[in-house]
Amino acid sequence: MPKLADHDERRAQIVAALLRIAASRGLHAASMRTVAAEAGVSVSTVQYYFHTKEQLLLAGLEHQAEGVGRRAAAGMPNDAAGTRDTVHAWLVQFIPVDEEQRAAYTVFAAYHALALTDPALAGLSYTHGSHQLEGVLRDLLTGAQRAGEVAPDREVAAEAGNLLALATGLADSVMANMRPPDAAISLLGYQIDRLFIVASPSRPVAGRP
Amino acid sequence: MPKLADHDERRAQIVAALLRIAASRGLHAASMRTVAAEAGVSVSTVQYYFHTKEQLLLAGLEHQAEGVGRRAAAGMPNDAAGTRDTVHAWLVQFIPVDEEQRAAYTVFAAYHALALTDPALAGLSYTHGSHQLEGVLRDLLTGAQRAGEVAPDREVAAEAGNLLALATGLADSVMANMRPPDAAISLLGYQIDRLFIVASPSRPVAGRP
DNA sequence: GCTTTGCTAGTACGAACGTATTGTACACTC
DNA sequence: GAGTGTACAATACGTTCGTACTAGCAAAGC
Repeated sequence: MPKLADHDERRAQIVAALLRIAASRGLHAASMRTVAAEAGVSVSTVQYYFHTKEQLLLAGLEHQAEGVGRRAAAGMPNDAAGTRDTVHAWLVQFIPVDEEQRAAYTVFAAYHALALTDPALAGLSYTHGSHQLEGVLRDLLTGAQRAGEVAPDREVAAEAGNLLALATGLADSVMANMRPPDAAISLLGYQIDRLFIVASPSRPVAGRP
Repeated sequence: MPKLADHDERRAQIVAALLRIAASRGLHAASMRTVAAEAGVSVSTVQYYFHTKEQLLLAGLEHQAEGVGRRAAAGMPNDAAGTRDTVHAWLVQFIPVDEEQRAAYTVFAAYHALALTDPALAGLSYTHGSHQLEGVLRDLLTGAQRAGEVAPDREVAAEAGNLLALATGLADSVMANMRPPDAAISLLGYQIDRLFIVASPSRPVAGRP
């Protein structure tokens, strides 16, 4: 009966337009009209696929969270490079170095701020993705500890949580123009070197590497 | 000639209303009308003291930044308690444990997100406060290293930057309902124990302390 | 071939937004 | 005591918001 329209594709197209606006002009600039214009459709079409604006925003957050989850699983580059470098490379993913990562951070920050006051967003468990991330890192560190790369008196659960929180905080500082991305990466490397026994005891940091 | 009105007081009153709304209902809910109603004045009064909404928002951010700066300077509780505990207590300030700190974090997060896309906010150097914070912490660690409480091969600049970023990231995780505040405080303590030589090598962490 | 149904566009409505304009009451100088 | 300028209030204007409503168009079932 229909005129054959791929619902998933249309929804993805509209959500992409929403996130594009949120990243460039801010989430507050993403109205039904601006999203429709960005997606190249009419306002009615947006209304048709997402009944209300709230549902559109929720779909945008879901899409963003899915991206994080995908990064968590597939973000393991090459285990052959040694655990220390694997951990470093994995955590560097969270430092916004290019425009794409900056855009992703911007969108997430907007949703994060909105969730603090909006009851509809607050109820959503976007914590799940972060716990998943921490689990991946913890498993990685557990393996490293068993292999003797991490001192046995280290508590891997605490180290994993702190490393992820450190990466988050460093990402914040980069986005706040507090330090350039490479400085954040150096600081991350410093901390990981402290954790891994095999690290050279002192390598230059804090300035340009 | 005037009817005697303390401009600074009136401005402070209105800014307080703005921040109260931003913390409870979100910065997007802070319109000229809602702020005026919250402050108990008319819209014209808000217009009178802050010509445009942009200037009102900027004043709100300034007030918030001043609070951080005040915290940085006066936040040194008791040096007699030992450097390790001083550092810990100072950093715990950034973990939102009570409603007041949660409110402050909420407002800051909203401004942070807004600054990422709004050119008027982005130009403002609210980085200055963070650099000040890092300087305070660095001085503290330098003293501790000279006193032999921190191993001489530690780079205090990197440690200070990482500790502050860690506290920020942990605060993020608490506000995202990823972990309770006391878990974040425990993680912070774990990291500081790793930095200070005098720390007992293993104390329980990650669960309730 | 007509009807039914999925999809898209156009438009209207009430509310809220930021801001400009106008008016008024009071404290001060002269 | 008249005049001046500050401090505030009331109101109006034009825009944009989310959403509801209506119509038209193409494909599928009979």
